[in-house]
Amino acid sequence: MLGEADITKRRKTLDDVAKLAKVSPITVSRALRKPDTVSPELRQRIDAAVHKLAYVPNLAASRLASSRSHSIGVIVPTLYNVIFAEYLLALHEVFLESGYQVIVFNSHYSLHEEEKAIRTLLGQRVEAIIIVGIDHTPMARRLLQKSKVPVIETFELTDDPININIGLSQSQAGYDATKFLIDLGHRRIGFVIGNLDVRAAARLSGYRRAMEEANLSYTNLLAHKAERSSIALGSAIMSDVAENSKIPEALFCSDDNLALGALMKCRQLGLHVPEVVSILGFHDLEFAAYSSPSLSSVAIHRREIGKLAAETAINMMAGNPSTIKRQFDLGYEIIARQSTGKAPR
Amino acid sequence: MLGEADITKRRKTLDDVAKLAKVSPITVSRALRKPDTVSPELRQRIDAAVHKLAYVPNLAASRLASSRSHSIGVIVPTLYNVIFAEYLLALHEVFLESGYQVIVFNSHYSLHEEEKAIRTLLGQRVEAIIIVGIDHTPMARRLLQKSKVPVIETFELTDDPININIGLSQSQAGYDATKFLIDLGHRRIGFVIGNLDVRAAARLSGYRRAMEEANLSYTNLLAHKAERSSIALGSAIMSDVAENSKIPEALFCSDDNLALGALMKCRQLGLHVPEVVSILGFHDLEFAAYSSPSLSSVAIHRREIGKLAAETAINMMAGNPSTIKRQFDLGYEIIARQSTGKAPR
DNA sequence: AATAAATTTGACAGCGCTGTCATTTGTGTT
DNA sequence: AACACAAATGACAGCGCTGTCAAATTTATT
Repeated sequence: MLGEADITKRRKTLDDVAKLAKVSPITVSRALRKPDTVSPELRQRIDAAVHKLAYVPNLAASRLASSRSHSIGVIVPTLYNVIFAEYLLALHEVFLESGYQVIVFNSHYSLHEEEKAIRTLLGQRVEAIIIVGIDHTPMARRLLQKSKVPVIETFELTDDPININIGLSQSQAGYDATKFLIDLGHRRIGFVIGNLDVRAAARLSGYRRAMEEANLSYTNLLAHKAERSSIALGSAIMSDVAENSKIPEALFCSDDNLALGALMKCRQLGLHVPEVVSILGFHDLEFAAYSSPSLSSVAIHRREIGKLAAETAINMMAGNPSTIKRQFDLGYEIIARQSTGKAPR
Repeated sequence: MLGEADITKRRKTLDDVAKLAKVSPITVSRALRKPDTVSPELRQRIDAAVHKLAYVPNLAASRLASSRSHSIGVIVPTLYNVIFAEYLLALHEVFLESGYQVIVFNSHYSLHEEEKAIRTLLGQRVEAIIIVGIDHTPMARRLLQKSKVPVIETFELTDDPININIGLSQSQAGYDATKFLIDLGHRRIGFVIGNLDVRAAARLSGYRRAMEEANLSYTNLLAHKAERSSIALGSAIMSDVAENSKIPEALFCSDDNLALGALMKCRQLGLHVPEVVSILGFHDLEFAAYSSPSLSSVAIHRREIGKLAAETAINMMAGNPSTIKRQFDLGYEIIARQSTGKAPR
């Protein structure tokens, strides 16, 4: 429908620039991508034309022709959790510096949505995929394996990574955190958990193992409410706990938001922390050090995970993108602050 | 270099699927995009072939051929600030439901990076651009205007929007917040600010206006440290304030992180809040209601901004994408909690 | 001055898909 | 049985760019 006449309406193309600058299209292409292979004179003419037309290259065409997308796919379960925002930031920093564009998807903790995101990313021909977690649908796993792009699974550890695996053992962290409370002399240790995040579930399994090993029962000590974890939710769960059961001596909360909520509710109820109840969080968010009492927590190295993931991806893309399998365990750290204390004896 | 022989190595294409399913490529294309225009029998054969080959369409080719990208560009200054994470979440929800893919860039508060992001997004032929702020480089503005895609500027208000403008008057909010403290009887009201965010600067200008109108001097009452705003920074700034000057009666902090840090430092220093110092934050982050004392703050409707921006964009893409200019003022709300109180008289 | 070598520019084809239109097949009507 | 009409399928060209190689130009070498 469009004739030559409506150049004014059409999106500008390389050819338009070439005509205006009186050079061939391919020269324009080169001037834009490898400026020093074009003589200064032409380059200047081309720059002027580009500027005059406000020309922006069509990336779809460029990608199709070069079969290089210069982009990286990242999938996180949510953007709401600061943990992932910080991790993303670290990824972004490394990739942007290296000239890669980052495409972020969030799966809302759904494997089905994750698979959809993987399809879209592979369809974009991203040059690497960095994904939170080690659980995927069988099809998603197959797609990733077939894709031949480096795949980096983060935040958890697995014996059978698709490619590269960078993270920590969530279950071991849960175990050690519980052990930390047991070693303080506590016996009735509760576990507080919000919605069904697989990593929180792994921490719960570690908690169970530690309790069993110490011959402690945890029946009636699991406080769960299937909502997005938040300060408000922690507060609400603590209300229920205080109402319905004998107050536990210690609470291990599956993340810091829940922990802070529980902490505040305890204050409100006159349950002194840590004298009456010890509270331990997870993730070591910034506010943990600043609440009062300050919140003990388990620090995980999300920025380091992001940075290492990005660097590893870049290495693999540059060097040998073979099917290396490798695991990096970045560990965790229990930070004891004021909210946890020895059991009264 | 690749002959027909290495179909096993090449990325699978529509043609591969077509051959395997013994249909024409175009039928495969249709089966994938408009399944109900293809007979059940063929559809099934095609689905089987797609599955067997783990075929993923090349989006670059699709976009080039159809000149539709089904994607939306979003630019935020940072992912670190929860405000923008929540806003993004709201955008994502609306767009994904409508079948659009969201491409997020962060500008790190740099107009230059913003221009670069705009170029890349336009190069991707996104069908709308949603961008935080109203300040852009002249070239960025020109690119956006020439692009013919709906542009939505958010979080601030301007008399001269490129297209659509959804937000609140940051300066008026700063003015009203300051007025709120003045009306409580405070005279020495300090302003605490971190790095050079334009929106925080606008709030500062509102503060200045309110102070001047009330004939209050604010010399030596500006506490500033050019670092990323955080709880730790608020705490550090409060330390300086307490050390170097007569303690103000009230502090208006340019965001809640600074406010919480200041609040905690006051506790530590034995400066009772609000009896000695009133503290007012901005943004009303979740923890504000849960700190102790709870933090007074100015709530802004970031989720609503995101939702409305997405819906408006979708409307414009569907209907008349003409150069409508329109502004939506979503306002703000001062939430008085425990951290602000009347001046002793 | 004649040749080789390096630099700069251009012609051509094709990346993998989809819009458009033509053709084939199936259904209903008289 | 003959026709019109709708539904399903296919052929063709082209989206806008870049890889590859060839041609034209400049510079260095003998």
